[in-house]
Amino acid sequence: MPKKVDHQAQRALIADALMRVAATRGLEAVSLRHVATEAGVSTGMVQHYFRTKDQMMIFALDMVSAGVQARLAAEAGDQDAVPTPRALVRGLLLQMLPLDEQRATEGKVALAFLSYAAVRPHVAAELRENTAQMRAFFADQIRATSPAERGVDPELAATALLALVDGLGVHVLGGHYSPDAALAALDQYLDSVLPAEAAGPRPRADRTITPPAPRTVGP
Amino acid sequence: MPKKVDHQAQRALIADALMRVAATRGLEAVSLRHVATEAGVSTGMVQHYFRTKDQMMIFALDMVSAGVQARLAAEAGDQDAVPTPRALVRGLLLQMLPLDEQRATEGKVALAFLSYAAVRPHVAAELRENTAQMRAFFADQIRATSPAERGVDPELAATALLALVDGLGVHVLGGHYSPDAALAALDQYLDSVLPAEAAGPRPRADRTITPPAPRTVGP
DNA sequence: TTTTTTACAATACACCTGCAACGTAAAGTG
DNA sequence: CACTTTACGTTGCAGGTGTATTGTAAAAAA
Repeated sequence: MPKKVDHQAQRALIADALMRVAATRGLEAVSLRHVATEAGVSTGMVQHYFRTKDQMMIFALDMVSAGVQARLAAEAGDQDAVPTPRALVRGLLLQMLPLDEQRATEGKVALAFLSYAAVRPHVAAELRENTAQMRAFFADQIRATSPAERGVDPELAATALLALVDGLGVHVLGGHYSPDAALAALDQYLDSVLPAEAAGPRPRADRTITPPAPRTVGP
Repeated sequence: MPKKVDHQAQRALIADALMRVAATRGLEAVSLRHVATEAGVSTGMVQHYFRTKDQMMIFALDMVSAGVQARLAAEAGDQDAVPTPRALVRGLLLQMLPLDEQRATEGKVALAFLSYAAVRPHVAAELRENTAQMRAFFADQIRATSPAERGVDPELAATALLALVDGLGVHVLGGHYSPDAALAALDQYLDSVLPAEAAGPRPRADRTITPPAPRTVGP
């Protein structure tokens, strides 16, 4: 077996270029040639690593969600001060908002893929498990603070929380309001579900998130 | 001036076809020929009414937002029982969720346009006024029920509300959960911002929404 | 009736698309 | 040293794309 190259790295290189194209010119501008040019390689090489355009798209999609999950895991593991669940949740949510240039790019790509998946069921299936896992985690954290005190269902609250963050992100990307406004709205909402400092810190086992390994496509 | 035809009607015919294509095969499948075929007309006719593809897209975008606004206005004017602001808000929000086939279609198109606008600033501007107006309206309604009792800022609450609905809609479209689950999450959230039946009905003047007239493109 | 203006239809064009086929250079294995 | 397998680069092709151009029928205006 000759010329040992890191397939995953090459694919990541291409997928990175794809994301750059998608973020700046939209998903519809993503073509083999544009991506190849952006990556500084030949279209033949792109074809070598992705038999079809759809495979390339799906790989890129996996990469962005893996990236987000990795950031979330880092954020969750970083806070050794073991703050309140609310602070933890807030920290995680902040990672999902387009508060800086990089995350805005990611957000645009994610948004593009969202509508891409809306008419491609098998692509949509890819995204589902991610959100499901995340929702379970957030539900746990919510359970930690407000132990069924009021009539709040943690599952529903987590669902709303994720939807809210996604919605805020979309609106910020659309320029409807500033990231600060989104943050303020989020904080006010958090006040109602995770009341200020109701409960103390929780055992560490409760707040680990394991990012899934990026999917391997080929050999 | 010969052959008097209703330009706006013809354009609507084409835009309808565009939305059907976009909803079933995605925005990237929207081409002059596909749209023309779907509408049962020639590509020449499409070109006659839209000098460029972008004009066609923007017109269609305007049509969906006008449609939504019309439905909202109908919903707002329909309830002559003058229920609580909460019921009114809930009724309006329901119109924005993809709870039936038609609204799911609209939602897919809207989602597609969202990512379309994310990389086209002048298109994004189109969408901004809509949400701004809507946010002001919802803020008013929120003010009506909870008159600054707790530390809830009506503006922020309205922002969150719209973001939440959009996020829920996106997730439902992505098949992440059922419309019922989205509705349950929404209701629980409403409990926290618009407490059950705090205030009575409000004067009618407070709840009128005037849908903007669909934009005229050409002569 | 003649003329002009509109509403379309048909076609042509240059460009882009995904993908397949072919070529070749290099690195590992025997 | 062969020899085979991999990793590309190049080219070509059939089809789709937006748009410009041209043609034509019909209806209003003169």
